[in-house]
Amino acid sequence: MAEKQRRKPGETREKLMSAALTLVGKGRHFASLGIREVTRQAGVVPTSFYRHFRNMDDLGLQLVDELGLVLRRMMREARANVSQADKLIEESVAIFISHAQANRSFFLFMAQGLAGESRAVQEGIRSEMRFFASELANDLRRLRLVDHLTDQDLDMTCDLVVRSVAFSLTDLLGVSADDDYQIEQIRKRTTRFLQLIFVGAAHWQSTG
Amino acid sequence: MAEKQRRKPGETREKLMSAALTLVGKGRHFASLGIREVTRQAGVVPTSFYRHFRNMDDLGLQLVDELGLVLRRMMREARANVSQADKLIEESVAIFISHAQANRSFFLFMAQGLAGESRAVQEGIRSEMRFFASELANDLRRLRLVDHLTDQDLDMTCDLVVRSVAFSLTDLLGVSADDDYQIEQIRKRTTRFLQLIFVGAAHWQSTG
DNA sequence: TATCCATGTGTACAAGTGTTCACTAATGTG
DNA sequence: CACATTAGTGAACACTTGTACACATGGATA
Repeated sequence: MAEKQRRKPGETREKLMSAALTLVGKGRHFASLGIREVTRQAGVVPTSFYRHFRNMDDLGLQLVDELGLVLRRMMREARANVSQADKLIEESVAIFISHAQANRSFFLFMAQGLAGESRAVQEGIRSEMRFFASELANDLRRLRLVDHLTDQDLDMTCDLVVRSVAFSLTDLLGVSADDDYQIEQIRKRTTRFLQLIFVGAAHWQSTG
Repeated sequence: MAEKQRRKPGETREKLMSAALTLVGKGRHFASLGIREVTRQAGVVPTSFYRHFRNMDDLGLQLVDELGLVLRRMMREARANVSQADKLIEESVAIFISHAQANRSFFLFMAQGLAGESRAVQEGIRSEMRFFASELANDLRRLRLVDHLTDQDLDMTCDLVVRSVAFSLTDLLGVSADDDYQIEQIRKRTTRFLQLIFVGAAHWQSTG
């Protein structure tokens, strides 16, 4: 009989969450994961699951919270590293892509969750994206790059930016993690998308 | 014992496909559907499934093909109905939304498939989107609305347009089908997204 | 008319599922 | 130290799952 192993608090919880992410990273869809499957991957007995989560949706929700942390870290790095305004787009996209690579499973989970099974997870991810967009709007306002736009138009622009980047995410996650050529293509394309959007914003005239 | 019921050829096949769509329409994720579940919904014995599909992925692929038909019908209608060039965006968005409403489950399936479990389905949907974008580029070229853009820049623009619309899809499918207010908001927002993109395209200067 | 084949049905089975239960060991608290 | 709480374990349950097999039947074909 296996010895009971006491671990530091929360360790099994984390194991379960990262086990789910691992499976997602292996190409599985979160919606198709089962409790037993996740516990097996985590090297834990099925009953342990219920010590930490009520069901898979619950686990998903808690993953969304952690996703929020990942996104915030990314924003912080972007703010710290972007030097000149004219390279702002290029550098931000580069940072985004490197974070997406470093947290592949997390972003995979996010891309899946957008059209996922759990309404709550869906709403959570959407809410993270809204937050991201509003932070972006704040930054642009502060840098005084968009003085001619109304708040509403700026929000719309940032919303579109975030969506475009999120969509590029699915491109990125579709290619192998070491296919540098493809990744470079995606980086260039995403950059041009954003440039196009900002050219639009620069010439935008609010229709009230 | 139930009588064997001979139906016209392909009827069971269609029943199975629309059963899968029905389940998706009810909020399930395609990746989490099982063969037995689908056959049950279709009112057919599980073994019948194998007469028409090798597995669920196969069924998904065949759904993608039908999705192509739906999209083509939509394009045809858009081309027939868009009268003046200045209303082009508004009217196209409206047509898109009405089609998305009329084929809710289909578009739900498409949104799910983009980050789905089956690489083949994913690729299929992506390919439909590329086709859609290239048709859009052709139309804009023909209407001589974008003479200053290179082919490559036009392709990029159309790609971004299609992506933005696809993303709006997930907004649309997230709200109740009869929540007219929300739907109207989504329609307006999507329209403005596209207007912003086209303003950008109008002032775009190729960087080679 | 005789035959074949595509498509339907029922039965069966081993494997996997979510969840409950009673039990146990480590930890923090008094 | 005694004790309650937390977080681990294994066995058991009633179901569901994918898939294989043998068989039936209607329509097309020869």
